[in-house]
Amino acid sequence: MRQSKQQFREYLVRKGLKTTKQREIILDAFLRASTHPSTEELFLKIRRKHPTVGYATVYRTLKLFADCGIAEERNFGDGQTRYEWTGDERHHDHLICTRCGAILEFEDADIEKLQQQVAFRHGFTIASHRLELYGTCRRCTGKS
Amino acid sequence: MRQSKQQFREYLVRKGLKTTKQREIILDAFLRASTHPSTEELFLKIRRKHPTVGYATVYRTLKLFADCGIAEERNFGDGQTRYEWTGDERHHDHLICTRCGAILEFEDADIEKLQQQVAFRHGFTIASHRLELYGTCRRCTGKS
DNA sequence: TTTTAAATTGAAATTCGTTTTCACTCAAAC
DNA sequence: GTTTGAGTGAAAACGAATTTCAATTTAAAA
Repeated sequence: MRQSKQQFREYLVRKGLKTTKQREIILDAFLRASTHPSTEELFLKIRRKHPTVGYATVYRTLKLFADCGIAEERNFGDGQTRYEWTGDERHHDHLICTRCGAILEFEDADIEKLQQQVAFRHGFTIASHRLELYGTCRRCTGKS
Repeated sequence: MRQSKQQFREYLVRKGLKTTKQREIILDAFLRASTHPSTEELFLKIRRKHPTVGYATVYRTLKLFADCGIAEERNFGDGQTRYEWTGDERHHDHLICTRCGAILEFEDADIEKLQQQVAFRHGFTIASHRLELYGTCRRCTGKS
């Protein structure tokens, strides 16, 4: 987290951009968010404490986070772009509940091993991958 | 292809829906498309021969294709929903070469099994998944 | 510290793909 | 043929993403 803040600061300097109160507020809120917030979710969360920060600023700042590498844009098919903090360097995949929108992270070494094998069989060298499992979570499965 | 047409016909009957000229035109065009067309692309393509078919009808009909299982909605991050013919084959995943753009399809039962196990451990019921491996293909790995 | 140029901001407007509405048409069951 | 309800196209509505613009703020220069 401290690392990400530093990285963002350096990016701003490198690009000749400015440090502003809003950017600090948004960065703090983003790093504090445990989930994968969409622009709107983060905006609403921030608004509680800082009612003057506008949606457009949150939107633009999240783009900056993605540009400088401390966040990644993700699209889980609910029609909203979500931002995931990359600082936590360990790769993980996602379980997404299509009923309630819950997102769980997981990692599975065996699956990764099999992916390597598949790639090897096809002569590929894997640089990265994306695995998303869509379905219903425990709570939603119970309901009709 | 003949299979898909049959499948769509049966779906219409089962749901009490009707066979119309437009639906036949759109299905033909979709099956003839080699790419993964977006609604708009398919609409434009169809319009050349059949200027009276409306965008909304193409849109609705593609949804029907997805519902009945002969197509799948896909989102490759270009802001447009694309429809992929599922053919008569089973689900497959993708190996994508980030150097030359080549796309290989593969399926791996073991990986799918492990996915089920992961989901089970988290109380999830999987409806679908998406797995994409990004890297360099055999040919590109050789080059500098 | 004051000045100044350029970046930043919030609110509103705009864009763009998706989805729905509605009056009219058509398929197919009778 | 008549009837009934699904289907259609055009246009409107929708929602998230993006841009515009006048006013504000930053930070470097004076």
